[in-house]
Amino acid sequence: MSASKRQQILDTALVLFVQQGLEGAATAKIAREAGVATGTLFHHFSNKQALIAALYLEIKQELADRLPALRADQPTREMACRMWQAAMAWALDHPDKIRFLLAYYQSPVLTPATRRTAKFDTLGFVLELIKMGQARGELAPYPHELMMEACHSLFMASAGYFIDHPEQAADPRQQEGAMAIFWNALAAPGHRLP
Amino acid sequence: MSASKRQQILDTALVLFVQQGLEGAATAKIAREAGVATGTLFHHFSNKQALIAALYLEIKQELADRLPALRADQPTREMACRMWQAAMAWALDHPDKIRFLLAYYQSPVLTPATRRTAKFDTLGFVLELIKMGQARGELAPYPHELMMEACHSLFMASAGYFIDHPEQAADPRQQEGAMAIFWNALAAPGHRLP
Amino acid sequence: MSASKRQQILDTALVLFVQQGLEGAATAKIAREAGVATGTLFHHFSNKQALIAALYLEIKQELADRLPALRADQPTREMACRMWQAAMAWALDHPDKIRFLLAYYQSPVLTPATRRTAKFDTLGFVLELIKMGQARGELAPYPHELMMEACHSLFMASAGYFIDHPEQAADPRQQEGAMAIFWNALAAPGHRLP
Amino acid sequence: MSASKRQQILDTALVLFVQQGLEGAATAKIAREAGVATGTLFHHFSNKQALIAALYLEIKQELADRLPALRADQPTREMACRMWQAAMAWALDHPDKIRFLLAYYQSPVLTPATRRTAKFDTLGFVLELIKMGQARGELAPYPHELMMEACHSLFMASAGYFIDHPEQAADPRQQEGAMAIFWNALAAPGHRLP
DNA sequence: AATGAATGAGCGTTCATTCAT
DNA sequence: GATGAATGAACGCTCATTCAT
Repeated sequence: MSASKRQQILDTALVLFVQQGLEGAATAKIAREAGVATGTLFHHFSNKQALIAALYLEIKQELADRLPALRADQPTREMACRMWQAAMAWALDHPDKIRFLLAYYQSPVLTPATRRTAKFDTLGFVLELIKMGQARGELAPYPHELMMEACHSLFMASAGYFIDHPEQAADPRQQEGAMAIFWNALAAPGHRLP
Repeated sequence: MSASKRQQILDTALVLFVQQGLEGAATAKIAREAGVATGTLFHHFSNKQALIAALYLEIKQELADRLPALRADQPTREMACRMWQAAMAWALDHPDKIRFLLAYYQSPVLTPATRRTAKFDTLGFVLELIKMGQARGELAPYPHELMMEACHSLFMASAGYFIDHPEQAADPRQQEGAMAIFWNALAAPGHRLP
Repeated sequence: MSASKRQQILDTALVLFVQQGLEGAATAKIAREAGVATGTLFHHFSNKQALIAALYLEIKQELADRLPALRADQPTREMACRMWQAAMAWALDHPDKIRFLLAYYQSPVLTPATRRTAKFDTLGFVLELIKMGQARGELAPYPHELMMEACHSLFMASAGYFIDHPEQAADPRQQEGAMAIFWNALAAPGHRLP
Repeated sequence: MSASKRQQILDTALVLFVQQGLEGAATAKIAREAGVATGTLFHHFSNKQALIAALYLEIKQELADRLPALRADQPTREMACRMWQAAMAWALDHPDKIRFLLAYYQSPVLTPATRRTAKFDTLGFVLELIKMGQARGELAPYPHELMMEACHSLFMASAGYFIDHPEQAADPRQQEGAMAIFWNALAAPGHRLP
């Protein structure tokens, strides 16, 4: 029951944060909507910031858990594309989680520490993929951080676009287009899509 | 004097919003820091949301004003690159403005109307450029909105990256890398950078 | 009007603090009872502690202002007695103020700085009187701080006793008794009352 | 074990009340610090007020237990002085208990009933001593309550002074001074210290 | 007896906004 | 236009207390 109350709070917070903003969603409102007492929220999260950070990390972790594992025996392009597809499928299944990430990735309420955890602890294998692809000459030789930012921003932008335009999201040619943009942005010459 | 007070308020609001968040920066604090009375802020902006929207549009307009005009007699790649360079130079000169856009582009406090104005009224020529490039076969034939999202997100991500890593921003090869990622993401086969 | 609102708040706070305790008297209750808005209280006092400290110092200052000035040409006993009588007369006129001092003199919410200000800035001349009396051999030669504590505590205890027993307060023999206890506690042998 | 948990709670409560005030010390904090569960505190004390009252009475009783018994065959002065010395020795050994009494003796959270119990049940023999001393003509003939208040307040003030100035507490002349102030305050003429 | 998650009224405080000057 | 004292609803959070285990 207690674990479930914690989860009810996280689920409700996600919806309200996306609908009404971080400050628009009062802790009392979240608790009421989640069917728990105000105090219960603060029993599980020491303050509102901690709730936001926990939600952010939970989402990032959930996404990371859905991605296929790195395999050294496959071409980078194939792995990147399978990852993109898995991530996009998850995104379309969880539009609010994407909206949350989009809206608050840059918010000053998220501490640098939280962002760092998300980037390196839960999504660190993206960095591994980039390094491997560059070592093999399949990815362009730009700095890792720049590559990761491009990767992250293209994915989030595409996911946001598809979520806001569900009719396009169902069109395989658009999905292929988004993935092509992503791959061509990062690929080395000779490895790009036609 | 009155025009200058309005501007003082906008300048101070920018700094405080970036440092402390939209709700962390109270109107009274902004007014005090700007050296005007609380009431004066509400003479110039009918409420806090209006101040935020005005700031957002002012920044977008300022960026648009710094970009070179579209010219039908030049290759798309050349124009896109000059635009990228001009935009990036402005971004590095105005880091707080970029941080503001990054942090609040997706915030629920910005109304869709404000976002639309920014996209089509002040940066509408980006859409023109994309259409022209596609008509000429120099850009890949993906949907306009998707192209614009990719364009916007890559620029903002790169600008954010360079602002957070000033030592990299000074390196011309990194600048070229960021631009190559951007161009290759959108270019048609046969027009990509080597 | 503004000065008067501040004073209304102090006056109401005194009554409520004495009746219901420092924490029993909510700021909202004080404001409502004082006929001002909640925010107004915080416009005049930056927080509840500051209100308490201001009230404490105001009372101490008011008492100090009612006491006769030191005069080097009078015997210590005469001056001490006139001071005692003036202070006691004020105390009986302002029972709530005495109750406030009695109840919160030792409270952890009062900072040492506030206590120090009260002791030395507003009632510093008591120390002068003690030093003078000792120099003349009319007061016992104990450490100043100990003398001041005895003086303070006997006055407060007597005032509290008379306030709680108004019928005794009107009896001049009891008043003389209290003063005799006070004077004999501090006087040097040969200067005591018979 | 149960008796010991009750005592652990009382011991911890004393420290926290003195450090952080009656309301600053939450029951949950007291319980945690005492190494027991929240609920356990409420098994032993029906509510927070009862805990405070129990602590107050326990301290008063402990002090009373340390004082020498009344003896009709000794001069009042000798008995008063031995009592003062025993009480002061206990006070210096238990500074927090004295601080607790000092801080909350007048607090509205203590009910008059609790105060009365402390005064007459546990320290009733002070009243006996005063009556005896007056009957013998060794104490001044002022009302009993006034005498008790003076006695109580001088002791508490002196104890507080010595606790805050440990270096003075070790000086026998200062100790004698404090006791002389006390005795001379109450003694009849002819029985005072030189 | 002992536990600690859960409760929800109530707290101190903030802040966008108004309006008399 | 400019001011800043005043407002009061709303906020994040606390905490004495309960109760199922």
